Amino acid sequence: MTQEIKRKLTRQVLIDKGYELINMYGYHAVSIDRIIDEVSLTKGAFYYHFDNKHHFIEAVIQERISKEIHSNFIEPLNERGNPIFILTDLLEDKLLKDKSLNQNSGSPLTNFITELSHEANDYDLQLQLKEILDQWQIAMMNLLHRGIEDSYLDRHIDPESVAEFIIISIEGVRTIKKATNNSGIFYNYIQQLKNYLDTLKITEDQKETKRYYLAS
Amino acid sequence: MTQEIKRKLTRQVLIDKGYELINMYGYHAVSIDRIIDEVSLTKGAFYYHFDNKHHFIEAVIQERISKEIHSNFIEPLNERGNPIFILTDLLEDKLLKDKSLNQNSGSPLTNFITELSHEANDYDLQLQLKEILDQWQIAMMNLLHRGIEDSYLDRHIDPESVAEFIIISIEGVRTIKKATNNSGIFYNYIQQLKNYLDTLKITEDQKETKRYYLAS
DNA sequence: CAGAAAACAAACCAATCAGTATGTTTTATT
DNA sequence: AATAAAACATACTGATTGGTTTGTTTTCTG
Repeated sequence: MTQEIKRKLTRQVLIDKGYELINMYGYHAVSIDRIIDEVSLTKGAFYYHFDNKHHFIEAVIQERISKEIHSNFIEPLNERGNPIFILTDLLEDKLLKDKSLNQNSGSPLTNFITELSHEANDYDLQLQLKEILDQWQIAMMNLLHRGIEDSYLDRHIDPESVAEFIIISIEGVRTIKKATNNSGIFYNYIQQLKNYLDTLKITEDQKETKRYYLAS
Repeated sequence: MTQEIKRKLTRQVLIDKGYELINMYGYHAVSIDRIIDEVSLTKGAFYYHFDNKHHFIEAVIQERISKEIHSNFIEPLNERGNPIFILTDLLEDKLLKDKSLNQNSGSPLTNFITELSHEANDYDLQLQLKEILDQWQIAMMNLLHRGIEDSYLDRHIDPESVAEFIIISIEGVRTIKKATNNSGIFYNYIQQLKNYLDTLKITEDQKETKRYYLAS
């Protein structure tokens, strides 16, 4: 095997297992010894690829969590169409159908935030996690703005607050699911979120006004 | 000082400091040595009051977290009146005004759930946390039921799902606040939750029907 | 094919961890 | 006041931690 491939492979194996264990049990509960044991590597390999545990968790956040949130929850927001349908479809996909998203481990974002966001120390980790949240919120805001432009949504809504609220609820429901193991909670949640999303819909007279402007 | 008072005081000092540190940094990140150092006690004192760290965290959950959730978020739900006003008043109180609730440490409930809810081991801790959530949800459901009885809320709503959704959002917003330190997030959140809560309001024709029944 | 660099393995280290064993002080009981 | 029990303090232990040092194998380069 060529050097570069071998290097990248080993690094990825460590990051994948590290993500799996740390997302499940927490950063401080998972030792480096345990990670390398489970993938049959040694300290030599680990510290060849990462300076220390702190840099390792940084890589895990950048190369796994960030990508997971992007591919699952951010990129789908770029679709064109009615934001309400896009959002409900997305959540039904990810929360109800997709079994690859580990349903009982909570949200990796919340998992890492709660354990690693105590300012002062680890301030850079806090920034990384905040950055992911920002990108998520921006993508959500863009979706909402397009929804207003395309006359799906009321132009009086505040996209920033709405985007925040939706993200808040997604992170919340995944956390509560972790605690309760309630199998119906995702379904109930989506029903209630739909009620909320319906409050964002354009009013009939706004539609009329829009038609008037477009016609003139 | 009498024996009993002294004992209870020392025990409380340990639990209070343990709660403070563990809620901030996490269970596995806070050592017993650190806790006793910060309150100027020793291992002898700690292990006289608690069998081990596991029993200690159990006591912290029962005697601090549970009580905090009850007094702040559960008991206020027993008030009579319009559930929508009761809820929004409560959240404005606790999230916007009350500075004693540590605003940037997230929610203790979520903090403990994310670190201690990985089944198998610590199963009893998971049950304790679930129990708190259950009590919260039941109190919320009772509030909603009374709201229906008293013709404040639509009788077609599903109190279980609604209660879940509200709790989900509260835990969610406290977590995101921890990550972002966004000072306006609580305000925006409450505005959006109000929009959601308005979808629960009784319809005008339901009011009419109710009046008719009461009059007959 | 030789030498060098890359990619690890193995053994080790000081610090910290939860927990224990034993001693000392404080309070209650008679 | 004497004794016992309660409420600690002190010193210690074995295991585990993140990290280092040194040695070995694999791969690349000329």
